[in-house]
Amino acid sequence: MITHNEDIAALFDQLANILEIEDANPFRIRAYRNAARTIRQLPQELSELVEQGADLSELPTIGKDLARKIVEIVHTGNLQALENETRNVPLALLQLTRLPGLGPKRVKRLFQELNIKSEDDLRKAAQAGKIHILPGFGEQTEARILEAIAAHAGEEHRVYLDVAEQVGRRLLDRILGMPGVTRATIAGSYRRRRETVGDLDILVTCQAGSPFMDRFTSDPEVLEVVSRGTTRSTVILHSGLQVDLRVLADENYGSGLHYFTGSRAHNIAIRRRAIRMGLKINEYGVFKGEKRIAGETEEQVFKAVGLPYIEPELRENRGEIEAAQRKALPRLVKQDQILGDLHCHSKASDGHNSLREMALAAKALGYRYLAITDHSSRLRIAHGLDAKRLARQLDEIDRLNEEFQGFQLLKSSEVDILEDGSLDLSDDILERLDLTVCSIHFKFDLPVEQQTDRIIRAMDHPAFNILGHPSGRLIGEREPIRLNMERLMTAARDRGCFLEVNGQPKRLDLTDTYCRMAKELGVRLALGSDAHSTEQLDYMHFCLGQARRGWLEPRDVINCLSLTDLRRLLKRA
DNA sequence: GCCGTTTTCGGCCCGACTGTTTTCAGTCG
Repeated sequence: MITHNEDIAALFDQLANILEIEDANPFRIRAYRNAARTIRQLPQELSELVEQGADLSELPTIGKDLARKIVEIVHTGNLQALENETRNVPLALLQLTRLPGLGPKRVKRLFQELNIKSEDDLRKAAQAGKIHILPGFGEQTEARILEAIAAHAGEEHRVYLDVAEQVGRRLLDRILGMPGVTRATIAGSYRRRRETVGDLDILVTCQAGSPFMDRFTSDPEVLEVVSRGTTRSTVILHSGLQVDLRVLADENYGSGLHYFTGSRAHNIAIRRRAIRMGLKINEYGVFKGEKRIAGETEEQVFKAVGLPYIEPELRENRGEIEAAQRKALPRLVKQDQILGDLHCHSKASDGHNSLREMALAAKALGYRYLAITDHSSRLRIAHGLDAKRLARQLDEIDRLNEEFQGFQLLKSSEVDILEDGSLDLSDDILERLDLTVCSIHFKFDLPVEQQTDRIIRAMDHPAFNILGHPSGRLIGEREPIRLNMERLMTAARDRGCFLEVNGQPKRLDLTDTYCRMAKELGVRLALGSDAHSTEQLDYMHFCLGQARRGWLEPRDVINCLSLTDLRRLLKRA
């Protein structure tokens, strides 16, 4: 059996959670959590590193002990230390700490005093009125527990970026319209462009003494107020999205934004750096003793700890602070450097707009080119085009291109990669195309090396340019296909092929960590909205976010090239 | 349990809100 990084990280998280219930040294607990986070962000599999005999303690947050434990997990599939702990604390208890208001201390008390081990036990005890008589609990806590269980409040609930953006922008508009408000920004993982959003963190600055919090918590968009203070509130919107709102004075905007943007790991690292320099950082500013030396802007905060500005997408404590220190931060690719979109559909296959409508919309966005990549015929469900229909589309593109000034439609196709690695179009029609996006839409479950071989065989075809949505995952719906990504990327680089970063909010494929791996391996990437309508051309900014999280610069992205340079690159020598 | 521009030992980010309490522990972000 193969042990994946996620399995190892999950075991460390479980151990951390159990140790927390057992009231162990909080810093030891943090060490396990830090390690789990490191492991989840690794692009390569630890099982491979173990096989190669690599020294795992060279990884950040992994010391001698954790390196040994990782080897143990890879070899046995188990972690003895975790098994030892579960003799005292049943694993099921961990589920209970997910309920709001129930942390390790209270869960432990419930277990010891009432032998409560599951959500079911907890519900029965609460209904029987046994909870509120325990020390540290009360009537309200008991009622809240029942509510939380009924509302399935402990379940993970993350939303796609497009949904978060829609809900967030609408709410932001309302907040900006409230009296006394000077500024409002969505911070948190949304600002860092993480691939999904668990809640919206909104920072508001307003004039002193304004009754903003009353206005906000009584807004019709708000379904429920979870907590409410003078500077901080948590609410649930009708859409089900949780909003954490923080109010500060205008002069605290920079330090507040930095604090509220996170990530937590980045903030901790920055604050530790500040301590070493004899400073203290909180949301109100950077302090030297009693004296406040920065806080109005984020630039000031970074400068106070001797660093240049770090873009939000980089703030994950994945080396950005060290890079900033060395003045080696990437100059991240920006929207206005994207000269065209390399993946979209028209109504010839499963899109909603005509070629002309797609072209005009792309031109209006300032693009120089747009590749029309309707499906090939293997994908029947999407009305894929056979050679005959595609040939007619290519003729139409020729006619349309004569109308445009400074803009071109590129002749293309999203070609299915068949099970044996051949392409779903004949060579004579492939030769007429400017480029191809080649994708897998079936046989997702092949073994890892077989799936990798399939794609590399496809890349051997001289018409292969871009591997579309490489992992095929659908966030929350379908797992990624199993690939040897390092071998695949190396093969792509050696053949002059590219990998896509797909902008559909459910795909975001490649992920940020694989973008970064591609950059390190020297493979260039193609950003594609995969738009199925003119409006969805805007999805470009979603894949741009992942690209930026993956440290990509304009030179790493082929659609930053002029049309002439791009055409040259697409002709594989 | 990790880590080192003070350190191989002694630190480890920081503050707000709630509920149950009479001064704070627990939880959360």
